[in-house]
Amino acid sequence: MTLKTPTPERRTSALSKEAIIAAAIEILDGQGEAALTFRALAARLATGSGAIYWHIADKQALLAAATDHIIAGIAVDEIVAKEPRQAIREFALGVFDAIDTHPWVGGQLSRDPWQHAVLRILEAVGGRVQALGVPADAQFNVATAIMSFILGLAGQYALGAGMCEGGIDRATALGEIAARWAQLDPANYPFVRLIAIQLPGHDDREQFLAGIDLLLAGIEPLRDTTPPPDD
Amino acid sequence: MTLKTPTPERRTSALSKEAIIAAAIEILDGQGEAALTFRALAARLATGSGAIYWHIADKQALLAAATDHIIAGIAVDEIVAKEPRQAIREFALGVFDAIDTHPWVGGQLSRDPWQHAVLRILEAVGGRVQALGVPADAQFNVATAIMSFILGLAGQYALGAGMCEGGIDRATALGEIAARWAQLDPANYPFVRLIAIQLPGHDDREQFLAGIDLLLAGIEPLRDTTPPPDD
DNA sequence: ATCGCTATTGGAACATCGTTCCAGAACTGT
DNA sequence: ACAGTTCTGGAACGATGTTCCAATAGCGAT
Repeated sequence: MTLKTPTPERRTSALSKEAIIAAAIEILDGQGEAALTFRALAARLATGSGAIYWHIADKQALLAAATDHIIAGIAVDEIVAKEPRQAIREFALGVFDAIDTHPWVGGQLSRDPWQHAVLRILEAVGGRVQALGVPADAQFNVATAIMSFILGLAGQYALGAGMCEGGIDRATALGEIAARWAQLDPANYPFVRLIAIQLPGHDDREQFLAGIDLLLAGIEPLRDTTPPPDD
Repeated sequence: MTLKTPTPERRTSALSKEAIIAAAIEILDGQGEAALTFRALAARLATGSGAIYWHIADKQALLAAATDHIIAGIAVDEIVAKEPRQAIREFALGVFDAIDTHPWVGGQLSRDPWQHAVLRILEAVGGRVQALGVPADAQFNVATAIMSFILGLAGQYALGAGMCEGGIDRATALGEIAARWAQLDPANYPFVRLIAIQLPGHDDREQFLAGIDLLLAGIEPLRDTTPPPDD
């Protein structure tokens, strides 16, 4: 916006929005969400907090930009050509794996619903929903439902993963939760006690995919199977 | 836990966990999530921060307790007797309405996945899933999928509602977002641009229920319609 | 080459937050 | 009446996001 001079860059070894975001991602991945501080970021970049604020509005914008960078890295191009249902599955798993690798992404996605990364997800899902032959007046509800599920379970999983950042592995953490659930009042929480048994052994990825398949199965009755005019 | 003395209460006009939570809910509802501060809370209760910490561990526990108080208020008893699908719909709408009245609940629900309020939701949903005749080995995935959708869309809606706390009504806010979406690159965001048109006029409650119905429709093929032994 | 001018930097300073600490008040049992 | 525990109120601490501002680096014009 302020760049109307014909000089694309004035420095080679200095600060830039990209460098800041890259450093932020390194901190987020390496030391967790709580460790991302403007002071820690400034120290890693060997500069001051003020210099960072020249390139990025505030912390929310920094997290949104970092999240968008991760989500944008999910390969969409190789997916578009495939059968829509399989494309949705693969894209959803791409989001899941991205959150598995970068747990902070899950929290951020469910924290700011109108950031750019969410639009990418909505577009990817919505395009496949269209291709599935869902009528126009149902596309909005169907696409946002799938997106909400992705963001919901992703957020859950991310926070679960964040819980065992301190060296505790996931199985142990889930075991502790299952033990706590098993001590609930049987009269009020029969179901939770029941699935507490399955909790430690379950596969998150499979659970995630099962939810997607549930939604895809729900779409079936809505589909207009008339083939599109030219394809 | 520390109450082993036979005195149920020592004061009548003073601090208690319930009073603190009630005051916290008043602040959260009246001035938004950001306004809930231990200082503001102490001022409203005419005491100091230390006195609050005697009754409540930390801010996370305070928010979890406030959230649990709201979720526990959703009438489950009148629902249990109904047809399972309708019961799930009504309970989900109960959660939606609770978040509509108390937007901060949505954010809190998707922030701490193992707080007690989440267990209440999981139990309510899971029990109905069982009653629907979903096989035991699928109950876990189905119940958590429905819960994730509820938490996902609830969080989205809550943050959307939080955006227009400053007197802006929801329709205006959605209109602004739609306008921003309409300016996206048509080549990369055809679907988002398409639904941007529907965004300002859509009904959140209907959108929410449509997602639930999608999941319920997806359950149908899984159901074992053999009636339970005695019912 | 030198001179402004703007873009950019680095770090001090500020307001605010969650939390801890502790001296004392209020209450209880003996 | 006394001792001991429970509870209160507010000062104090460390950390954070953000703002502010003097100092600097690079660029076009002279």
